[in-house]
Amino acid sequence: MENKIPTIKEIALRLKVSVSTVSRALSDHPRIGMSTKKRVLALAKELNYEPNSKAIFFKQKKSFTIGVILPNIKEDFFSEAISGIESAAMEYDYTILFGQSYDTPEREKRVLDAMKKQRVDGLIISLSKNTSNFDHLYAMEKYNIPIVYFDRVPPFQNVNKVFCNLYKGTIEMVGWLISRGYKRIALVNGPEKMEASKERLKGYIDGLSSKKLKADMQMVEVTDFSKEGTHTAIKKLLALKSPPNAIITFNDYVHMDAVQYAQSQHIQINKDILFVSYANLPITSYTAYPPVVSIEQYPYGQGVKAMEMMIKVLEEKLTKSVDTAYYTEEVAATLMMHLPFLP
Amino acid sequence: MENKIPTIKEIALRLKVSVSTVSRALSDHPRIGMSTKKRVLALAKELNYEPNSKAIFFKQKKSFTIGVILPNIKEDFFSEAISGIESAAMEYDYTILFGQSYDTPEREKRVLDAMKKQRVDGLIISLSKNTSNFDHLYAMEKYNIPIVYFDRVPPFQNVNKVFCNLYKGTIEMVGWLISRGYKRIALVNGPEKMEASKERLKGYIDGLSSKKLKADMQMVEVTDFSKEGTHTAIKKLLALKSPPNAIITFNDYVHMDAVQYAQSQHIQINKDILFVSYANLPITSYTAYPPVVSIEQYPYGQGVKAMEMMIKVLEEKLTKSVDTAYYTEEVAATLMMHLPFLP
DNA sequence: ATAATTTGTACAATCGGTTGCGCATGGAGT
DNA sequence: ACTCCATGCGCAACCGATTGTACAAATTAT
Repeated sequence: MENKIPTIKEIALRLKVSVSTVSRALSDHPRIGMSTKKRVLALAKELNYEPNSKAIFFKQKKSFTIGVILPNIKEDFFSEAISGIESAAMEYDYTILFGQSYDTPEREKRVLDAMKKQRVDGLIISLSKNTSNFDHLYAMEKYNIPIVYFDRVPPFQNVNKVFCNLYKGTIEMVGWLISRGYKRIALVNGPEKMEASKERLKGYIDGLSSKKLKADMQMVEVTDFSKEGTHTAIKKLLALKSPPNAIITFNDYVHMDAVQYAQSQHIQINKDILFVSYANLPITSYTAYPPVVSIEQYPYGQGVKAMEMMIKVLEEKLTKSVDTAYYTEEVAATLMMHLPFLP
Repeated sequence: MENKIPTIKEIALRLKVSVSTVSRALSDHPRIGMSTKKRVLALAKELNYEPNSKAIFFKQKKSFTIGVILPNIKEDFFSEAISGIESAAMEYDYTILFGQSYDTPEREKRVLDAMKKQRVDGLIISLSKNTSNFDHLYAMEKYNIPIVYFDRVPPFQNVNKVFCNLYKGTIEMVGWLISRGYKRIALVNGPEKMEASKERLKGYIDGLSSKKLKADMQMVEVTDFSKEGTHTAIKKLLALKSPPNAIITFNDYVHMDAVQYAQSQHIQINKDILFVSYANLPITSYTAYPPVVSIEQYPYGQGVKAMEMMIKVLEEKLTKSVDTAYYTEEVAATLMMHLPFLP
C-alpha cells in the first residue's frame, strides 16, 4: 500500500471538520478554537504534513524558487558563488533552480525559458561572456520576474546588480607593481566585449597614468580563456622587442595556462617575469607558481549578497505597488599577497 | 502597465471561446475545428503563451523538476557531476533543484524537506559522508518520490544507484605499483564508515593479497579530509620504522595536502615516495606534483547516467503500476598515467 | 423526410490550499 | 426577555489547466 503525501483534505476528513478550518488552524487564525487547533496541529505533525507549494502558488503567485543561471559551475569562482546563493536562499526558505549557460547566449535563453516555465519568483544571473543582446532578459522583467545580476553584470544603470569593483582593484594592483619597480606591465585580458574586461583595461590604463606612465597597447593581449588562446597571448608578449617584466592575467585559470606556457619557453617564473592575477582561488596555493598577488573577488560573499538583494526586491514587490529604484552593491576587491612567493 | 504572464483564460476571453476549447486547441485535439485551432495557435504565439507548469502539476502530479543534493559543490568532482546531471536534465526538459548537505546529515535532511515541499518528481543524491541513518531517505520513497544515488551510495541492494567501481580500480592500482617494484604501499583512506573508504580498503587488501602480499594495518591511515587530518596521517606514516615508498591517497585533494606535508618534511616527491591518487582532476595538472597515477571516476559521465536512470525510473512509474526492480550502473574506474611525472 | 452519426464547442469537476462571508451558538449587557 | 457581540466553524469561490460529458448544429445514411 503506497502512502500518499498528506493533504489538508485528508486531515479534515479524519477530524471531521472542513478543509477551511484545517487551513486556518494551521495558520493560527484567531477565529479557530484552541481545542480544534491542537487537534489539527497534532494530526498534522503525526502525518508529517507539509503544504503543497505548487497549490499555494495559485493563490500567492509565489513559488519560493529562485532561478540561478551561471556560465559554468565547473569554475571554482561560480561553484563558490552558488554555494553562497544556496546558503542564503535556505535561510529565507527559498529553493534554487539551477542552470548553466556554458557561455553561449543560445543556451542562456533556453535555460531562461525553462525558468520562466517553472515560474521562478526571481532570477540571479551571471551573464554568458558572449551575451550582447539583452532582449531575453528584458522579457523576464516584462513578466514581472525580477533579476539580480552578479559578477558579470550588464552595462546598464537600471538593473539590480552585485559585482566586484575590479576597476579600483586593478588600479591598486598596477600601483603596487610600479612601487615594486615593475614598469613593463602587460595585461592578458578577456574578450573585449565583456564588462569584466573593460573594467580591467580601464583600471590598467588609469593605474598606469596615475603614476605618470602611458599604457602601451602592445602590452595588452586578449584570450578567449582557452589554453591555446592564452598561450598565443603570452607568445606575442614574449616576442616583443621589449617584453614585459610583469604580467597581469584575467583570472587564475588564465594565470595557470600563462605560467605553463612561459615555463615551456624557459622563462624563470617571477624572476624574469612576475605573474599576478585575479580571483585568489584556493586551488592555486597547491600549484608550483601561484600568482604572487591576487585580487580577491569574494565569490561566496557576492552570492550571499545577490540572494539578499533578491529577497529585498521580492519583499518590495509585495509591499509597494510602484516600481522602486534599482540596487547596486559594490564589493571591494582586495589585493592578496602570497608572501612566500614574493621574489 | 505591467504585462502579466498570459494564461489560457486570457486567450479564451480575447477569442470569445471557452477555456476548454483553447486547452484542446493547444494540445491538437481532433474535435476542435481547424479554423479555431489556427486562431488559438496564432494568438498563443503572439502573446508568447507558455503553460503554467505549477497548474499542470495538479492534474499530472508532475513538476518536471528533479532535486539534486550533493555534499559540496565546491569540490570539482561534484561540480563536474552536476554539470552532467543538468545537461542530461535539459535534454529531457527537466529542471534541477539544487541543494548542498555540506556533509552533515542535519543539513541533508533539511534540504530533503525543502525538496519534498517543492514536490520534486525525483531525487538524485550523493550522500553526506556522515550519513548513517537512512530514515529520511526512506521517507521519500514512502511518498513515492524515487531516488537515484550516485557516487556516494548506500550499502543496500534495493536502491537505484550509479557508482564507480573503486574496488576493482584499487586492485588494479596496487597491482601496477607492485609490478613497478613498490612493495611498501600505504593507504591514506577516508572516514571508515564511508562506503567509498570501505571499497578502497577492500581493494587495497585484496590487491596486495592477490600478489601474495599481506596488508599491514600500520600502513593504513585515515583522514577526515581536512588539511590537518591529512598532515597527521602522513606524519604517522613517515614515522614508521619502515616507512612506505608509495602512498595511495583517498582523492586528489588529500593528495595535494599529503604532498604539501611530505615536502615540508623534505621528502623527495615521487623519488623517496611515489604518490598516487583517485579522481584525476584537471586542476592537478597545474600543480607541481600531480599524482603519478590517478583513478579516473568520470563525474560528468556518472551525472549523465544518474539522470538517465532517473528518467527511466520515472517512465516506468507511469507505465507500470507495480514496483519494478532497482537499477545499478557500475562505471569502470580507469587508471590514468601521468607519464611526464613517472620517475 | 427522418434517424443516425459526426463535428465543434461549452459546462463543470478536479487538483490543494486560501479566504471572504455567513450562519449558528452562547454569554454579557440593558 | 431581548438585543448585541464575540466566538467557532462551514460554504463556496478562486488560482490555471485538463478532461469526461453534454448538447447543438451539420452532415450522412436510410
